[in-house]
Amino acid sequence: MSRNRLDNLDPEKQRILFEAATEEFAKNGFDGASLNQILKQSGMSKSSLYYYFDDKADLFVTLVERTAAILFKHVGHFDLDELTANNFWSYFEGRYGRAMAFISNNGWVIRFGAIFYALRRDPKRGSATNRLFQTARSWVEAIIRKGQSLGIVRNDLPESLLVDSTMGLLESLDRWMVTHWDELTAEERSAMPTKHLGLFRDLLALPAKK
Amino acid sequence: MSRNRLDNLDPEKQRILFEAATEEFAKNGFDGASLNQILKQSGMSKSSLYYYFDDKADLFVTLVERTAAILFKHVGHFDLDELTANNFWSYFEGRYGRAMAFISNNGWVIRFGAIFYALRRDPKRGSATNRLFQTARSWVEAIIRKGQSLGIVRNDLPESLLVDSTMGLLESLDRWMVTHWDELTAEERSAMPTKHLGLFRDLLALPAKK
DNA sequence: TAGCGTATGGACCAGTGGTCCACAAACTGT
DNA sequence: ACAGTTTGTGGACCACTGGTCCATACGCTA
Repeated sequence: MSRNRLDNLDPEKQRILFEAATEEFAKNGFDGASLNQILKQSGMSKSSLYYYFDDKADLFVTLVERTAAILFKHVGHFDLDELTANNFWSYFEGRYGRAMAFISNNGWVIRFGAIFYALRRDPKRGSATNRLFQTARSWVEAIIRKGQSLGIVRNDLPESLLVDSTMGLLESLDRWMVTHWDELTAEERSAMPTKHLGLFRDLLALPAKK
Repeated sequence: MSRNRLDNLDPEKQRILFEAATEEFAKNGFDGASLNQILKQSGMSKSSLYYYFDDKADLFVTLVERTAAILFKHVGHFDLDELTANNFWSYFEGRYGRAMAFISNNGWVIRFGAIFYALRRDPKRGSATNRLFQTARSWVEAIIRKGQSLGIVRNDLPESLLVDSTMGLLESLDRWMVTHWDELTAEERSAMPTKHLGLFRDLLALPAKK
């Protein structure tokens, strides 16, 4: 519903609204963000906003989707068919490096990720995040399956646990990176994709025989 | 301030208040929980509550502290001096198993953990969580340092990254466990401490030479 | 009995997300 | 050119939120 309506909204007005909303959400988190403040800042009226969006959560998720689209454009799309046993880890290392470069210049991206996860855990409003979360998760799942079929990802744990742990580690690393970015030297920064991928490898690779 | 006051509050009234608060926070998360609802449920008046607590966050953190104390009683305290290169992993496996048993019977414990982390990330009210978080984090830190000095925990990454990743993994595993508990067979359950500890080991142990 | 800290009820506050309705502007078919 | 419908907007209004304030009551010591 709101999709078609939003497409008809003057792009300039969209820009102004999204800019104000991004700032407010990034600064105050989901619950902390004030719709009234966003409205005041963007000059839009409340009835208009509720004409284009179902509710506050819908506005935020739409924002996240746009952000994700931008990120993907910078990083490049995944193609599972390109993966082989030889390039598996290095393939992601390349993507990881590019994502890292983008994120480091746009700290609010991670902030959005954190808010998104927090919102997701909210029993009442988490449903708004399902659409996007399922796409993200199904990618990780597909990648892990592909890795397993190539014989380089472990197979001894429930798949859902493996996927969840992977996403948990990903979130921690992202957050750590943004928090400590300023303290890092140029060498440390360029070494990070390799090091971080190493951690995923430790977690996902076939367990060593004991 | 509120500490001394709270100690003087009739234990029965405390119990009633904490029970109502626990239920409300567990059901609705931090922002979703309604103080007014807690007050109505517990029969306490607002001015009383604000006499014993600084604010909503203070109430919640106090609740978490009590929960943590109970959990620790069931799990047993850590003693770093007991750790050796030989018992390092199995020591935690034992603790982990006991914590798991307790948590599985008290799902809201994990829920509280999640809320706690979410609250912590809130730029405005995160400060309330500092006291407790610092104690928890310093334990993980001390354990990792001990492991490093025993020569069985990796030393090739920034310590803060190692600690953060460990806590991220811990959170994921906990949440996964609570979510999937019902689907698990008895054997799977009893195998979990070993398997989960294996994941920590993969993450923290010395990286294999390449 | 006076004075004091502890404790509580309840009115009150600005701000919240969300609803509702009247109305305007733009498009439609006749 | 007119009537009718759809798309869009301003603003009053709602129940509820976390938090403040003050009058008052109880138990204590002097």
